[in-house]
Amino acid sequence: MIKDYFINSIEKALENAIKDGKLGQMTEYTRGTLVPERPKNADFGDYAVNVSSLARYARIAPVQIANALLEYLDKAQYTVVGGFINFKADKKLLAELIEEVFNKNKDFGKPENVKTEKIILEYISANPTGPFHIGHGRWAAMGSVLANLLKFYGHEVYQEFYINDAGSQIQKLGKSLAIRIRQELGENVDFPTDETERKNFYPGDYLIPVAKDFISSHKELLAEVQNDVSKIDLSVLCDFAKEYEEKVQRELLDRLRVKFDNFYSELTLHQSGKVSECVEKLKKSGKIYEKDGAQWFKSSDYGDDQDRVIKKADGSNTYLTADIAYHADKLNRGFDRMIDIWGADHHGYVARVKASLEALGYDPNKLEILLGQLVNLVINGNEVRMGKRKNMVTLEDLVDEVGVDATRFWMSMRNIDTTLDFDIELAKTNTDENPVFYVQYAHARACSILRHVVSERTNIETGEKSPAPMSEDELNSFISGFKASDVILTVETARKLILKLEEYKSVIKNSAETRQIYTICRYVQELASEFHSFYNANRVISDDKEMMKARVAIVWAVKTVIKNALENILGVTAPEKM
RNA sequence: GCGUUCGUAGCUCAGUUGAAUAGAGCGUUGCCCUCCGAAGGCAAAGGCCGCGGGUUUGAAUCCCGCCGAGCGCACCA
Repeated sequence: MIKDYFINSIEKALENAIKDGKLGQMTEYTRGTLVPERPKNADFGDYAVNVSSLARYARIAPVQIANALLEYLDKAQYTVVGGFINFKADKKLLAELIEEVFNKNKDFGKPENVKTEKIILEYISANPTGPFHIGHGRWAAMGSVLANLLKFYGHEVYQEFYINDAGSQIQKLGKSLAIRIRQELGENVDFPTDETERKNFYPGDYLIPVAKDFISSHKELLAEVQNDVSKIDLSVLCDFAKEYEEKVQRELLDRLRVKFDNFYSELTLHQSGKVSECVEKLKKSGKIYEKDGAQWFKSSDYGDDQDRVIKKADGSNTYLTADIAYHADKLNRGFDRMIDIWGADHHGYVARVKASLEALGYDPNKLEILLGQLVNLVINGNEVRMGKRKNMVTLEDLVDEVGVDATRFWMSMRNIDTTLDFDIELAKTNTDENPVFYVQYAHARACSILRHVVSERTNIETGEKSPAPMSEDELNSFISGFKASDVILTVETARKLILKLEEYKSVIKNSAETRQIYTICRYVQELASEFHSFYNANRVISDDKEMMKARVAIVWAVKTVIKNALENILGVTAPEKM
């Protein structure tokens, strides 16, 4: 609103100046070329625009352009320094922003007039062969925050988890469970010690409770085979372990407030015939050839660096084949756009999946893959590499230690392109360093002030009681019927705070369009910081009722925006007391 | 070797399509509670923006080369 007012004024001035021939050789201007920015130094003003980029068209110096434009602007609000035109909003504009926050409330910051799409967002998509590790936590947090953000933006978002429940790893799981069951039954067996053989098993402890559960729920079957586990059909063990692990995973997702619309089983994809259909379709496209007994997809024709096997010599499909069918199926379900969150260790797959979509006649640009760098665990100052099955620290352990709020916030607060160092000791012992507490504290503080406004006062020295500065009814009707003209804003710190509130709108828009959710985390920290400054500089409750009302309005607006960002976007609680 | 993501303050990281004195948090040092939550605020110190070229009126940002780190490079998933 303030920003819009500013840029509109500038652009109008620009058009009039061109018409009057005051801008040298410049004959036209396309709206949107000049981008308003927040000056680094607040002394310059609230917003600024740099006109240097027009110099090449006007063929006159940036300073002259700026001064020419100033003739068309309100000199009380605009100043020129070098090639910059600086703007300082008047109090009316600031108060109007507060009014906007109250009017829109939960919808404050929702972009208007934007193109929206029907999006399928796929993330985590782990094997159901064990508990989530810390790395999965990053995709869980990022995915669910991104889903919240895109929905708020206006998109229709469908969240899906692709279960890799087909293929050899499920066999490995079943065989590993067999060993654990035999151990529980008293047999002296163990996993192979040879490293290459050991890779065919999941030797983690987590299958022990699964084995116990299996024994107590399959007494009859075990009696039938006289406790000879080798006589039990492997598929029984595979299914049992798989279902158990899926359940464990989903319970943790619930706890993390990660809500999928659907869990899509790879196995059903095979069973439905969609995978073989896809292979046939690719064959018809003429991009399949045979070599060494296997079927190859000529993905190099579409920019991949080499061709890929689509059907192995033994007749089975590769993982890629199913993934191609899965992505084709997503588009067949009518989505405009597919967004996948993948770990950077899968980046080699981007080209081949896009190639396959193109070969099948789909638009590969509908697939947007967000590659996330991995998570390093830092224990006692030492980095522990998160190899696939070694040094596994489970996500559940982490959540137990630091809580859901901190997990979600920490996993979301870094650019997806940077490796996330998760210092577990620091997260455990020193909660002060958690930015999430800083933000939550600001919210609790705002709530506390608002409680005091409607509470009876007691003089500490005399013990004398005085009525609440405002009654609850008075406060509620003040907020719900708020008019910008009701308040007089006088304080400079309030200016910065209100401008920060306005920034929420552009942060939401940019964050959603670039899929960079960490900017929301940064923003909410900055807003909290501005609020803490404001709090220290200004007493809200005072005998000057007009001033108090103005400040109460600001506190209420800040509380609203922090709560919206935390609860509706980041999925982090906004406590009223801590 | 090829591909890819990085390299900015002691540490962890921001830095929009190039533009005003390169920013924040943590840590360090010094201040600020008779009064709405000090889990806070204010201030200071701390930088060849990995290195070297190039483009530009102007480069942390764009281009090239080099150095260093992570992740890939299966008829595994």
